[in-house]
Amino acid sequence: MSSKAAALELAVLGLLHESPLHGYELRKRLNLLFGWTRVLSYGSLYPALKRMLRAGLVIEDTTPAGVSRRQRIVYRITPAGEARFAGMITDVGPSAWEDEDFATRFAFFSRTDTEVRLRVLEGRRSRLQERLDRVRSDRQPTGPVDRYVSELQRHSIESVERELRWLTDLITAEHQQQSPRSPQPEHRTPDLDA
Amino acid sequence: MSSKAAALELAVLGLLHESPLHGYELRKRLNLLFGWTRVLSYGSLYPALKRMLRAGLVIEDTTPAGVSRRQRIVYRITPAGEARFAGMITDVGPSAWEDEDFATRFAFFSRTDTEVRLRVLEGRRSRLQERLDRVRSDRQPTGPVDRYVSELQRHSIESVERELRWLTDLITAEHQQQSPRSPQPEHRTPDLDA
DNA sequence: GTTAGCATGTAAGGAGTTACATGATTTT
DNA sequence: AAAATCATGTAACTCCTTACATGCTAAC
Repeated sequence: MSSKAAALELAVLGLLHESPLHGYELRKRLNLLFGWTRVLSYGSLYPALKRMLRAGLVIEDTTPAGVSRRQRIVYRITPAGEARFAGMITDVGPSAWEDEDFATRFAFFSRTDTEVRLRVLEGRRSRLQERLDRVRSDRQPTGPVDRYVSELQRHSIESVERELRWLTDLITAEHQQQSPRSPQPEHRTPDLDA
Repeated sequence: MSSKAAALELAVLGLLHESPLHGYELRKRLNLLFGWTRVLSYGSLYPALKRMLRAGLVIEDTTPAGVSRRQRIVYRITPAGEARFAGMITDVGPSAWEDEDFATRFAFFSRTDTEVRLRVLEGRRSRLQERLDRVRSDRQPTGPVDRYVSELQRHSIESVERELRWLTDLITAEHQQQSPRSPQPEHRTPDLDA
C-alpha cells in the first residue's frame, strides 16, 4: 500500500461504492477513468482484488443468478471498505499531486469535502508550478539548443501552463461554492465549514 | 532492454553523442529532457551505465585532469554505441508511440531520417486518435455521469485533441521539408530520399 | 566549522506488464 | 463451425524507487 498500490485500491473502492462489479468490468471502467496512459492488466487487478478480499475491504458475490449466466465473481464493498475509502480520500499526502493519484482523487471529488478538494487542487498546482519554474530556469544553459528539443519543451511548457489555468479555474470555482451565494445553483455542496 | 530499458539506453546514448558526461550531470539532463513526470533516480541510472559499459556501448574516462578535480567518472560513447543508437532510432516499433519513448525519440529527431520521423509522428497520432475515439464512444453509457468525472474527461479529451493538432502540424511541416522548396531555410535537413 | 550540493554507488522491496493457461458464451 | 469476446487467474520477468552508505568540495 505504498502510495502506488493505494491508488488502485482507492479507485476500486470508489467504483465499487457505486455498484458491485466483477473484475472484467472493473478493469474496463478503470481504464476508461484514468487509463489514458497505462492500461491496467489483469495480472495487476486480480491480485489486488484478492488482497482487498483478505483485508476485508470487499467480499465476493458468486452470483450464478439462475439464468445460466456465465461464471463471474462480483465484488461488493464492505463497511470496512467504505471506511477505508473515506479515510484514504481525506488523507492528502504528497502523492496526491502526482498524475495518477491526482486523477483518481479528482474522479471522486463528489464524495470529498470542499476543504480536502482545495488542498488537493492547490497541492497539484504548486507541484506543476515548481516543475515549470525549474524547466524554465534551466533552459539553454549551453549555446543554441536543438530545434526539435526546443519544440518539445515549448509544447510541454504550454501543456503545463494549460493545466495550471485549469486548476486555477477549479480552485476559484471551489471558493465560490464556499461563499454564501452561488451563481449556478446546480449541484450545491451540502453544507460547509465556515 | 525490453523497450523500457531501451528508452533509457537510447536517451543516454543520444546525450553522450553530443559530449562525454558523468552520471550526475547525465541525470540532470535526462530529467530536464523528458523527466517532466518521473524523476530518474541514481539507482536506475548507474546500473544502466554499468550495463552499457559491459556491453561496450560506452567507456569510462576516469579523468582526474590534474587540476585537483573531484573524482568523477566520465562516460564516452564508443563506435559500437553510435551504431547502436543509429540502429535503435531507425527501428520504429509500437513502443515508439508511447509517451516516454515518443518524447525520447522526438528529442533526437535532428539525427533521424525524415521518413522515420514521419513514421513516428504518424504512429503517435494514430495511437492518440484511437484512445480518443474509444473514450468518446464509451462516454456515459449509464445515465448522468458525475460532474467531476465529466470535467476530468472533458479536460483530458481537450488535452489529447491539442496534442493531435500539434502532431498534425508537425507532420505537415515534415512533408513541406520533403518537397523541393522550403519556406524557412533555417536548419535544412541534409538531403532526402526522392 | 558547518551546511549544502556534488558524486557514486548498493540493497531491498514493490508494482506492474507480458506471456501463459483455460474455458464459457455469443456473434458471425 | 469459427471467431471474437467474456472471464479469471498464475508465474516470470523487468524495471524503478526508496533508503542506505560514503566521501569530497565549495560556500557561508
